[in-house]
Amino acid sequence: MIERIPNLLRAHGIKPSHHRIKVYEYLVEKRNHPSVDMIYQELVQNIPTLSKTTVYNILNLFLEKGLAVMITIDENETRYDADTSLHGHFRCNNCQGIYDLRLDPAAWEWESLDGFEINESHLYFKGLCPECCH
Amino acid sequence: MIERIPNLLRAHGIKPSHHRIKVYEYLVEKRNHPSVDMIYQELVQNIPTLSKTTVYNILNLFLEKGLAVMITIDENETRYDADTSLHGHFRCNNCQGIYDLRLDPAAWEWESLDGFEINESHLYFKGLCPECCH
DNA sequence: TTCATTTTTGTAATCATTCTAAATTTATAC
DNA sequence: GTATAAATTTAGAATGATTACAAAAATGAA
Repeated sequence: MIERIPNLLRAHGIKPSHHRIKVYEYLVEKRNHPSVDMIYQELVQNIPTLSKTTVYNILNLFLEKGLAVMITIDENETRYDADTSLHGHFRCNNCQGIYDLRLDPAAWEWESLDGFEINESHLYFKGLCPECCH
Repeated sequence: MIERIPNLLRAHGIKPSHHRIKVYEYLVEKRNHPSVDMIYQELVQNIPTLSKTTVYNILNLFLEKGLAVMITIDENETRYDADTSLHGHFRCNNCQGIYDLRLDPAAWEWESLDGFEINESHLYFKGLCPECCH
């Protein structure tokens, strides 16, 4: 699993440095739609010299190379997701958790988009998750 | 039209001050999903003493009272929309224009959301608009 | 090793948004 | 109408996420 990450990065035109591998590893293992700070706080424990700028640089590189997508469901901080497949998100306003929503691909086909060339699709819901509905 | 805005504000529990009326008027007349700065730059021409903080205050009040919704389709700035009905948005990465997408209400019914209580729904697409596809 | 390139780092700069307290305006009571 | 209280607006400072930048460190090739 982990030994495949360097090849995956290379396949996307990214030289697999130690930091880049660790950031990608975080994304795929946690699957928690983290902010830059969440990634930084975790990785800095094992890489004491890590700079937050590096995390920004790496994530921007991932976005550019199509290895991750940006999620703007939180108004303050950008979140990131290594799952680049077409899916939606739900954020609970109580526990702040972010859930993946697997939706029928047919649901993403909108007739009113004729003539538009779509590069990104974002579907977000906010409210209360089942646990927080009590 | 315009003389109805005070009543609409009152109906949402908002005292219709001059500034609030002007901000709401901007939203419904332009329908351009503006940022705070866009609203400010326009209104300050007729209200020279206008403060940008006031525009922020008024928009946050509108959000709270359900008179407008927040659109996070732009990564840098929050956009606002006085159309609070269920609809999607498209942002052209070339001309930066934001389009409304009227979608079949049935398309918003997602079976995988059982148990979730939805308060907000956001659907965004990014890419090239028909004009910018050449 | 040496040199060139890439990656990482720390700090400063930027910029949207919020905080705060004072000033102004509006509404109310007398 | 004046005085007082409450609501609104204002200006400037503070916050906080993100980017810019230039130096330092690491990597790779000859």
